[in-house]
Amino acid sequence: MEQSDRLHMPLFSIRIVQDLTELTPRQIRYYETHGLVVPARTEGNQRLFSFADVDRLLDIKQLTEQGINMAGIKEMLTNRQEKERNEERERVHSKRLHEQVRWEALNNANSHKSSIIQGQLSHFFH
DNA sequence: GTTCTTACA
DNA sequence: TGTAAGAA
Repeated sequence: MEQSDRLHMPLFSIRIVQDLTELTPRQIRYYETHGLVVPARTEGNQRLFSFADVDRLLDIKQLTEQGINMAGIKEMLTNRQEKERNEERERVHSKRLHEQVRWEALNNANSHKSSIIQGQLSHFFH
């Protein structure tokens, strides 16, 4: 979404990334061909990695060391975007419920009927 | 001097 | 994944 972020600023040469991640340039390029990282390029076509790229490479390194292959890593990385979307949706939903509960509490202090249904209330007891 | 791509073991 | 060749 936002690109003007420090995390996404192209900064590091492949040599620096090698030092930062303990990965070989061969591995780093290999992961790029599989779309796991997409570093920017200089005018001379040299790769420039961002903090986000380095961070992702470190994640990939860990997953690889845990015996997970390309297919598995790809899946996790794409699922991560989906998971973050779902978490955001859940945050919004939960926030709306809380606001509704507060509203009901303020307006039904001496009333008999609440418009909150049990199915919604169950969200608070997960 | 460093990195890139492509190809081969 | 490592290494080599030839081009940026």
